[in-house]
Amino acid sequence: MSVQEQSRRAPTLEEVAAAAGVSRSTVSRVINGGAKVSPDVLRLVSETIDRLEYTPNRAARSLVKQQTMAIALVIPEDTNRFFGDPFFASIVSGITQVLEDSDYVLNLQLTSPATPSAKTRRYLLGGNVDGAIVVSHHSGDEFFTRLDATMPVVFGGRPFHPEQHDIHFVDVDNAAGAELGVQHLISLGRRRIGYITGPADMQAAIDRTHGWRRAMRLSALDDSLVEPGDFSASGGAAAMRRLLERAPDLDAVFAASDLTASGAMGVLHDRGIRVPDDVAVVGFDDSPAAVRGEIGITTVRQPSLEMGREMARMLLGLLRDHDAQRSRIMPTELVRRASA
Amino acid sequence: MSVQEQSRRAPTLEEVAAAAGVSRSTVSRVINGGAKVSPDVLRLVSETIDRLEYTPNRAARSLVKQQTMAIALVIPEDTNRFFGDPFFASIVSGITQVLEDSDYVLNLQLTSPATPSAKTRRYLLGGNVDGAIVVSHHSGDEFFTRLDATMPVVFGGRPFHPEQHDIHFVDVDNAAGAELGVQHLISLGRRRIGYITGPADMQAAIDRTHGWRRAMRLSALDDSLVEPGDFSASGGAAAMRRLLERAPDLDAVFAASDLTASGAMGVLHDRGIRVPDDVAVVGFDDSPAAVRGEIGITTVRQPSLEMGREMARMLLGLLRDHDAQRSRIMPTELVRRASA
DNA sequence: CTGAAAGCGCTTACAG
DNA sequence: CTGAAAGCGCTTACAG
Repeated sequence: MSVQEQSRRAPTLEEVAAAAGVSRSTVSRVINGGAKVSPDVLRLVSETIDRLEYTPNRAARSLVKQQTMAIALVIPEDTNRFFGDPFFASIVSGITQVLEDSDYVLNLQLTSPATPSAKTRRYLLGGNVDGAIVVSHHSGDEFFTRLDATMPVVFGGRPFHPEQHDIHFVDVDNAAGAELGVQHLISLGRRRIGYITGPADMQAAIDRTHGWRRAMRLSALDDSLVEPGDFSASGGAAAMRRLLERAPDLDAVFAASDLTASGAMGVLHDRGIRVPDDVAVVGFDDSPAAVRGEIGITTVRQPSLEMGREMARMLLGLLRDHDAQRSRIMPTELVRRASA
Repeated sequence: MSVQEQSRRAPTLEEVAAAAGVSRSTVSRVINGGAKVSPDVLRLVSETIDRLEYTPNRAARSLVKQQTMAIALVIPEDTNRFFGDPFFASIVSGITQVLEDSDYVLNLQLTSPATPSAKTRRYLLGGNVDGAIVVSHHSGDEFFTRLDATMPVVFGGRPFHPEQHDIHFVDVDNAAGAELGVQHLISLGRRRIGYITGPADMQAAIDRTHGWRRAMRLSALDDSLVEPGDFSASGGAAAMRRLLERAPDLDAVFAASDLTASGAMGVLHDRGIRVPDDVAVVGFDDSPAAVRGEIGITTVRQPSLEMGREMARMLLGLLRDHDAQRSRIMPTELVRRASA
């Protein structure tokens, strides 16, 4: 911090008004849209604002407008896991992209999956933000449902509680997507297909399991080869080992995420099992994880960046107009690569 | 947004005072430390606060205290690249861990690597935050140097401009770390060692190149086998191909990041070149990327989580006391795995 | 130990 | 089209 700091003190509205020789009201008017200000006064004031590098004080403005111009990005998830998954990184990227063009600022609220910390609760309930985006919503806590009654909230992924009808979210049809992936495996002639799930407390994971089951049954195949995973690579590896133990003869694996698939493929590689020759693998997401390894992963694509963008757009819409669009289901598609 | 919203309107200090039958001053005092408040009044007011679920209005408090209680987390980097690298994810994790126990809130400022957007500039310079943490500092722009004159700033990684002496940062000794990695390769009997750099505009990358060069020269080895990378997996893969073209006989590669190493190993795998038998590989970071693939990557460890924590602690210190610790260099160590 | 009053920097009816 | 005034919800000297 340098010595000039004092002199750098941000100018106030008052000072701009004095410098321009007008009242505070007038300066305020030109800042807030220039409504009903004569052209020359407008020009004069604008110049003064630029010259003084004036920026309205956020707190003062918030106080009178009863708006914080801040949005909370709530991530009820272990940080490393969250950001370790490129799928979520893309979503955050999309969110920030559209917020960049708005006047809103994004507050990062990382909190434990189960119950949000007291600090986060107070913060969110204390009127510190105008709205919230909640990504990766686990079940277990009613907090976010309660939050939704307090301010506009958009969820990334359909929330767990089905009874909630007025909830806003952006998602894909996870069941249909999973079906797509499994069908691809079946169309390849695979019959002994294992499945590695996502976390049991996330709706997306549950829906994918439904899709897997439906696809298997439609083809009259055994749908019992299921092992729990958690969307992570290490979880995928562990599940793969269990699958191999149960069914050394399996010829394909469908994984609930690309990270899961990559972990599973590591195990396959270690055992000298060839992909896709011996075991074909399909993942879910089409995140960078799908192309990071030696073998490109065939996967069910979610438009993650666009989903993030849509979440932000939806919240902005709600902030502007309470009756904005309710929710949005985006399309999935199969992306073929080397693994299946 | 439900109908109860109106009734949910957050109570004000005034209302708490009325409910407790005391003045606003008194309520304010119990909130701000309970200084000089009689025991029974303190109890009464505290109960009222709890009952009404009162939380001080942030804007109002900011306005009078001339503090925002917000910290900017500035990431001048492509989001996907940034969060796609688990090393950075760990740093963010560490930062949020420490901030969780403070009264500060974290504002996410994702901005382009070269010149921060006008919005970000205005935001940071407009007195909207009390301090900033800048991670992944490229060269090219004087903005952050200027920012440092305005408020306390902590950099993740030693900034590019060496003339800046009063800068606060957390880093490792990148040159020494790189030397460690290369020496390991040499001790394994490798002689024809390639090197894949990081981005040329990041100080950490430059320092690692110095370390690599020093180690090679100390052993009188050819230090010309260098190809530029960018810390990403795909950049590592491309550089690996070039390296192989230039020197089909190389027996080791040192990569400036684990992600880079993983990309390089993918190419090696595709060509049927065995790791570590034919080519040994050492990475840098010890991020989850090092253990994600089929072959565990031997790497130079940076304590990323702890670095993030230290960055937050340092900024908190600066916010409390302007003469806090200047900078902190954390230790690196070699972590042996399968790749070398 | 407690309250009345001023003031933080804005916006917005209200007059003119 | 423009200015004076009130008020957003707090904190903090200042009296008592």
